[in-house]
Amino acid sequence: MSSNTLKKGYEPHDVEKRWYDFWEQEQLFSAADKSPKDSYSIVIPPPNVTGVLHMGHALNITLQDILCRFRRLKGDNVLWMPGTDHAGIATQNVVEKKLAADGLDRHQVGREKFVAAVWEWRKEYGSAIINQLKRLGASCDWERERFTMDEGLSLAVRKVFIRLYEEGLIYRGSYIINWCPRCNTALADLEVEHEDLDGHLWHIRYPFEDGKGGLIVATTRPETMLGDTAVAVNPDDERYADTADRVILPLMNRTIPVIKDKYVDTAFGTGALKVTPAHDPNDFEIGKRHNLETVKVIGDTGIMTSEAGKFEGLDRFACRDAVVEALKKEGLLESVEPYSHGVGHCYRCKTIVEPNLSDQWFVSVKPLAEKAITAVENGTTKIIPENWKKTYFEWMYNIRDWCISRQIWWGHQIPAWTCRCGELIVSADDPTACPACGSDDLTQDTDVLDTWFSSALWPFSTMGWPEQTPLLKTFYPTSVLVTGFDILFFWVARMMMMGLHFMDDVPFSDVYVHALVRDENGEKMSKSKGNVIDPLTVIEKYGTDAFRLTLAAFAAQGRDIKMSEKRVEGYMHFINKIWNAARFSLMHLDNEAAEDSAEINPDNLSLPDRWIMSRFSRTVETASLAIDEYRFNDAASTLYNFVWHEFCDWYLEAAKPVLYGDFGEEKKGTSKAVLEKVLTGTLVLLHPFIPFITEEIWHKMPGTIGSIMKADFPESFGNDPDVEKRMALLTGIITGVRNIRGEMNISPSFSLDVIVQSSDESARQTIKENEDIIVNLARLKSLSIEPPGEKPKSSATAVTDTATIFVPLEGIIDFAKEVKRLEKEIGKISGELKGVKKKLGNDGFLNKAPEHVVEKVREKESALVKRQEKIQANLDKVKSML
RNA sequence: AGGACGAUAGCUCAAUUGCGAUGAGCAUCUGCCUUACAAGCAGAAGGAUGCGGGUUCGAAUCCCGCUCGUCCUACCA
Repeated sequence: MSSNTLKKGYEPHDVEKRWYDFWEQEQLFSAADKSPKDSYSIVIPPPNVTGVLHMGHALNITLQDILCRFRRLKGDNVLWMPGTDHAGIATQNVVEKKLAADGLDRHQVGREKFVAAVWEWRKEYGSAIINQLKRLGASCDWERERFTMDEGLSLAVRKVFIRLYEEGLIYRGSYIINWCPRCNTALADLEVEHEDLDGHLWHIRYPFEDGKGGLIVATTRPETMLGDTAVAVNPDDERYADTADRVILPLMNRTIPVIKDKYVDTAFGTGALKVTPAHDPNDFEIGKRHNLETVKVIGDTGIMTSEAGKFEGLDRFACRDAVVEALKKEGLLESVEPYSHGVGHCYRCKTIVEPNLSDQWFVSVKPLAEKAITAVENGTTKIIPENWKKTYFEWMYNIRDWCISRQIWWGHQIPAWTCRCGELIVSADDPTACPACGSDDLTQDTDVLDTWFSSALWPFSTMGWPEQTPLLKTFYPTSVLVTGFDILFFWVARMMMMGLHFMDDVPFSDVYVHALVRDENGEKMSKSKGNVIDPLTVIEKYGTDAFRLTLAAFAAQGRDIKMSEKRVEGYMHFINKIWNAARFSLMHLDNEAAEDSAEINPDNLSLPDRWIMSRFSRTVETASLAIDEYRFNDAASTLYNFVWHEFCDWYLEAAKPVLYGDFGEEKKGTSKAVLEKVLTGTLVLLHPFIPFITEEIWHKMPGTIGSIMKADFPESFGNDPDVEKRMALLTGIITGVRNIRGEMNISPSFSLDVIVQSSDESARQTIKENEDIIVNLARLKSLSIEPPGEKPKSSATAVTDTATIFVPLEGIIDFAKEVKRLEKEIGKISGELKGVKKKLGNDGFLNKAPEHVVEKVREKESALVKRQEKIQANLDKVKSML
């Protein structure tokens, strides 16, 4: 590694592994508990232990890593807190499947052994996702890694539960909840995904008590009728003003009341609604208002209960068919129509959920939500981009109580016990005796808490709460939360509520909401669609740096990302370009030179030197600001353009005459110093985006010590508009010649004689001073610089604002072609001129537009006119030679 | 049903706060293995910024309507 020569092409794989290990060994990701530096902190959105890396993680992790590495380079004490989520239902499902392969189910195994099996599973496979995050280069403080079921975090969960219970914000009750018959557990409203399905709307006649006539109700779920305990009509519905008090519930042969409730929509169907309080949330509410019985006909596994009479034991969907058949037979099925409606599915296993009456624990979130709303309203927490604010408020204002109990085994068991006397005990420590009757016959609630309950505490539970740790003092509230919008409600909103309630402060100052990564066609990636692009495959193929840079470049605010490998390939080329630029530079930067030229002597600076320093300075400012404002794509494209189109295309090429030529050691030394300073600065600037290659090159640079992660953030040399203008004169001339060459099909190996005329003396001076650069880059035999005068004969011309370029072409090209080219050029300019003239001919513009704008347009006009005249003159001349 | 976002070069996308449609990658065409790079270099071509109005001296950008997509939220049986 002492040699500073580079291989011909960049080979990412061994480099990535090598430097990642190095960073970990050197503990470069470690945060200090206390430090005089500014604190910067991010908590990772904990991936599920069952997770495998997908595009969403890749984007999420990359953006966080960019921020963390950037802040470290800026000199902050950075904590990036990593960890994983126990993912209750998801993990339980995985382990259950594994048992099923051995022909076992969890009930045969028993709770204790099952939970032990899950822990075993986690020990074996739970670090897979972490290792994948490392492949991405994630600079988390791994020594602090947490798990939502760690002892400390579990204690935090208990503390929170108990306090909320004592404050009356957690309650237990019998309500309609969403039930997944496959997972066998309650789900929160959020955990239900609605999908429109084509179904039917069945119209069923409920006869009056005399067996005749009746009320016709409509339903999409006929099997629920078995549990009907009323038929409701709207009290204002005149059709039913004098209707009978009771009707017969078909198939069950019991009479049920006809009730009046404002909820019923008179416009829907017949205006009569069957009421099933045990299986529909609205019916449940109606039932409460009218003291109706609840009859639960669908059991927890989706099998009809004994309450379903002769339908007992049927699966809910088989029962639906059977009920329809039976109704048909009895002549009570009035009509059927196709009907598309939203049906809820379990977000974990996609099974159709069943609204079911059940005893569950709830958090009363309204009071918590208020503070969370205020904090965003007054900007204590900023949501970026802003449009998500509206979504956040919308949700928060309409928030409903959160069902937090799950009937599974993997998770935080609810710290509540019931005594045989019926007393409910909620306690941090396992109680030994009932405070009411003294009995020790206590049973703990078998339910566990929703996974998101522990995730909600993540920003402070990971830092040691309820202890008042130094870590909390240093890093809470965290600086920013980076996440996808799909978990804005699941997670972000709940962290806000819990953070404000328990820490008395918001959990983060900024929330940066990034896009969702979709496939090339804009569709969500999913296993079932088979359109998943595996990030690890992309990394294997193109390297981590190329992949990261692509993700950053794609991360425009408020837009979804359509992932395409083509783009990654483009950025891989860029990575290679950097590599080669460094390879070239290092050929000229030996250690000696580095020592000699530690200081740049301003007197020896060439124009390209001054120019690249000015451009570099602007890049530092623009890119830094973009990162500060989470405009990752702007930062990426700024760096891309600087490195490729300014540093490589112009600076390195322009530096060649100095580096290869004989202009004296002093000049050469200064140029080398500039090259070295700008290149090292650029590496540092690039490092947050592409950490591996920058570290690799860093170590080859003369005079660098240790990791690039410990480098100083580059300082600006200051912008110099005059230098940029003078450089533009040179590039303009070079491009003009190249243009003529291309258009005229003149071989690059053919050296040209070129005459440049300019009336501006300082411009002539600049050109003269940099003659060798022009000669080199435009491949000239000779260059004459003159004041305007005799137009050289038989020449192609190119015109810039300050100079006219003549390329004598006698015997080289076809003049008819040149006429065509010039005519086209004039056409272009006169088009522009037309626009400008129109503007200047408009009184409104002259009167109302700010003066400097008008002035600018006027300058533009005169420049265009000048150019047009010059080209016209040349055109005439060429024409005369035909 | 309500809401959000999108529609710009053949494709994928950029374009601070309104000021010559400014631009990138890929694809296309032309010429080059020119002493870091053919994963490259130098050129070229390509656009009434979805449609219709409005505000403005001036609109891709601000406002209204429409069409087409995508996605969220939602208890109409």
